[in-house]
Amino acid sequence: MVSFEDMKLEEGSPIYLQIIHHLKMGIAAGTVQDGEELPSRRTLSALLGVNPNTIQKAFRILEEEGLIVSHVGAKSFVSVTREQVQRLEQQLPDTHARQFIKQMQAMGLSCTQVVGLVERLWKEEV
Amino acid sequence: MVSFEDMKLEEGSPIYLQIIHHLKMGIAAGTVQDGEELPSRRTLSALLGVNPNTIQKAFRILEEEGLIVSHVGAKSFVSVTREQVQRLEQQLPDTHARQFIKQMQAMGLSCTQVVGLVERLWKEEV
Amino acid sequence: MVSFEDMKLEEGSPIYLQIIHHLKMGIAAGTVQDGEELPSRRTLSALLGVNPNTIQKAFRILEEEGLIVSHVGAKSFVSVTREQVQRLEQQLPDTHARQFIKQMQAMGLSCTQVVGLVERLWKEEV
Amino acid sequence: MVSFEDMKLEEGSPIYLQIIHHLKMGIAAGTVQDGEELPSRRTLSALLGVNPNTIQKAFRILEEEGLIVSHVGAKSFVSVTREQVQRLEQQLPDTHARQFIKQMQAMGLSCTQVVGLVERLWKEEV
DNA sequence: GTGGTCTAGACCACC
DNA sequence: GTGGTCTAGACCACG
Repeated sequence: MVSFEDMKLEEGSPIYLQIIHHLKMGIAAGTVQDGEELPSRRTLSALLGVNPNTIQKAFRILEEEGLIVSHVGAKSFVSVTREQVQRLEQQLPDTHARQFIKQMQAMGLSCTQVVGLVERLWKEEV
Repeated sequence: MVSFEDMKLEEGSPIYLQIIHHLKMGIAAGTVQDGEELPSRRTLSALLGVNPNTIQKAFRILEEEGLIVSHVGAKSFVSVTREQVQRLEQQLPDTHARQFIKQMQAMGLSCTQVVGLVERLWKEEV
Repeated sequence: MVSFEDMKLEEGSPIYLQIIHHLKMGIAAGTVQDGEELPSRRTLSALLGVNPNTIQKAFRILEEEGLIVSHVGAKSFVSVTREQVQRLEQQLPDTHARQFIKQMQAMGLSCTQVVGLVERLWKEEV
Repeated sequence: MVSFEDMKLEEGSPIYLQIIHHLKMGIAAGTVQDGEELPSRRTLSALLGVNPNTIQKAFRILEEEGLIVSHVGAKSFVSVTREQVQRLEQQLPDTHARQFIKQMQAMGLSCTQVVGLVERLWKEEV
């Protein structure tokens, strides 16, 4: 069963995106495996304290992206091929890194400065 | 006069936030100095091709944050203390870096992996 | 539900400020409680006969001041701590009174004269 | 010569209105007499550090209200009849008091409460 | 349904 | 000329 218990809702980005993101992260990190069962919409809605429609929206998008399968009246499951996993493993960090690099460059920082910054802050963020 | 000519509007985030971000970046990068004059609402709206009210919104928020000053009937100016500049210089990259590190950690990457990733992608993002 | 039905729009000061003032007064007077629901932007705009954006502006400022909370897709609510209520209860009359006293002193009136004036005019302003 | 040296510009109300108000207050308080000379626009503009046009606007309105006289190339003088003085002495406090009372009533305060408040704060505002 | 953003354009007060 | 307010209405993201 995919766990959402360690997920903390943050404000600033849409809840349904956070849910999607959380699952993708889990897949990329290998903590979520193909075929694993997802909590029901109702259960998850109660756990996170959000509107069931929000869960529904996240699940719908995940299904459209082909990362989960769900049928009416039945449970939902993670359904990813090896290629999808690999793509997430690579694409996800890549996308974030590119965006991050852009921001750093806009503020006039050099590559070495940024690397130093990352290494310095890495320990604090455990 | 603060320049907005090299600013390209992107879609995905509100225009007024992009304008705010652009100025903060400039201050953090040192290309925008305290006391510098800002283009008028009308001028900037024409330059960027957006509605004057959108500029107005960005400027209002910047004034509420104490980074610019504006009075009716008079021009607007950048108004930042040394502390504000230092805070932006440090806080802006810091905040982004921390957020970035969190994401990388959530995907199970190590510090060295991330540093390698950043160094590899840095050259592509010129 | 916070009531705005007894609110009469006056001219001379911006509408959005009047709305803000009205709510603060209500909180200070105790007729508006923490957690109370606010009318929606559309509802209130129809009730007062002003543009929804004007309501929006008032609500945005109130949220920035931490007196109400609002999330997209959800209703807005009053959200004040005891300290905020106490501050409003005391600060609001205090600020107005100090300003009033300054004016009276600038015109050379004595305290007893002013008290007499207030007592005389109080009955007329029902 | 009418003194404007003890006048402190406040933000929140238009400068030209503050200038007008300052003179009216002086007349009502008796510190400004009929026939007294006014500082030149240029002098006053330098003293207060505001745009000469702003002074000009204040003086024009005061002249339209018949409280001062000024001719091109000549000095300006206060010019008030006894009736005008009496009207100011009475009307000015009255108007302010009425407005003040309205605000206090909107916050649910009683007459005695307000009188107490005024008496308490009066000493602090020296 | 909700609130948030944006456009188009008017009017005002102010300097 | 400047910035500030307001209207009218569209569109979007969110729950």
